[in-house]
Amino acid sequence: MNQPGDDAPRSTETARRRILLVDCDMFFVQVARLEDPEGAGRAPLLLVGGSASGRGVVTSADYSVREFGVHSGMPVSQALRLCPRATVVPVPRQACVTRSRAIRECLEAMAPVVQAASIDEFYLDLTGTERLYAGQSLAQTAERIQERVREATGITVSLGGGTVRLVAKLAVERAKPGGVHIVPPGREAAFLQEHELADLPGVGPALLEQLEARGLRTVKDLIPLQYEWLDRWFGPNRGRWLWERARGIDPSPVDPDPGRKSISAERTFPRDLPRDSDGDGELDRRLRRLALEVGESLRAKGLLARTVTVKLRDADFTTRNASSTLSQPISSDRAILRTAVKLLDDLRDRSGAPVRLLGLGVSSLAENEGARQLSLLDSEELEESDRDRTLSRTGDRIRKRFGRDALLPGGLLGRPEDPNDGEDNP
DNA sequence: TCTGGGGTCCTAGGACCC
DNA sequence: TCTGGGGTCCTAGGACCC
Repeated sequence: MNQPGDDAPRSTETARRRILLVDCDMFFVQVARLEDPEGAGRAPLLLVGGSASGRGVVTSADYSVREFGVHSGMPVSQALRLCPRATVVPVPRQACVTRSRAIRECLEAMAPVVQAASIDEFYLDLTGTERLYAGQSLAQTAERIQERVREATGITVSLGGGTVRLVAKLAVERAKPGGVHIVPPGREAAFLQEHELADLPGVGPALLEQLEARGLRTVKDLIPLQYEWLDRWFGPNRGRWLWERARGIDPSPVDPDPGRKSISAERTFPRDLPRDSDGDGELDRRLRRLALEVGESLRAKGLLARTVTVKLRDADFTTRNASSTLSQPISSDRAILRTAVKLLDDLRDRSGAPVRLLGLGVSSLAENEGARQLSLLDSEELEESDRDRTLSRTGDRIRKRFGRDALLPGGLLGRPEDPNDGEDNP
């Protein structure tokens, strides 16, 4: 008996959907070449990655470089040992954002529902467009979209398709590079059973180890198991998730606007900061810069945040977070920084090791409704004042007009009487 | 020349309230 | 005076993805 009980997942009869996943082939490499046709464009062994710290990893590598064993996430230093003749260029971040937007706009002209799953992946829900694409199979529609994206943006994409997102995601791996792969309705379960569990998105090294400890390596291995066993071994949520995925069940909709949950910025230093007063002063300056970045991004999106998180990574790579949730939402640099300084102090107290990375994030986001609700608290208890907000908005405008460095963190953020860019000042 | 930076989601435990 | 759940919010940490 392999039927789930009352609490178990059901393979509900859903309307037959037509989902495509548009995945840009080695997106960062393509963009780097388009942006610099004479340089990166002519380098056969191109590797995109690294960082200002000189401690970067590979973001994307040309297929010719991958043949040397290079893959994304690998330290650039290691990649260059494997492939010494590779040309390394930094990620053209702004160009990638611009191209990604152009691709999205192109797709939105062809599909009613488009979700950007990442900078280089887009889910399309074409359900209900049968009449629009009259007489075309999903594969033919996919090819048309592929052609259109290339014409409009210069970017080569691969497409996977099926009745659910999970199937489209697995199918696009078969389509790469530059192809189309559609799994027809009714073939989902059989298609899934051609895969290993490690192929499923969401199954990483940790879960894989647990699965293998139970003798489970392929999707096929999972099918004969009763739901109750998965529940017992992996817990109800993960058990249900595995049970469904193995059968190609994926109820998640293509959501054109999932809404942002957090905004963050972090930096790895070229050299670990020692924990003397010098290093700590530098840490404070870095925190100010991060507060500016995060604050500016928050305000540009018209959002407010209630939770502030500071992240510290020691030289030995151990990473600790501290977060604090305020009673009222904030958006000013000063309020963000004030909270972050306290959190950083907490984290600093807990370790004397040199610091490798500092990060700052905000979450518990809400739309800024414009007119702020008048608080019943007196101004002493407000998390930020109207003046704080005005100062931040002014700073945004000045930086927009005169450039990023027009207002260094010591300016509006620093205390006026502080001549020294806030050395060790709270 | 070990290990970036931007995210999302889940879990577990404690506080607190009803 | 003693005692029990359920729900929600918060914090810390970890897994995972591109």
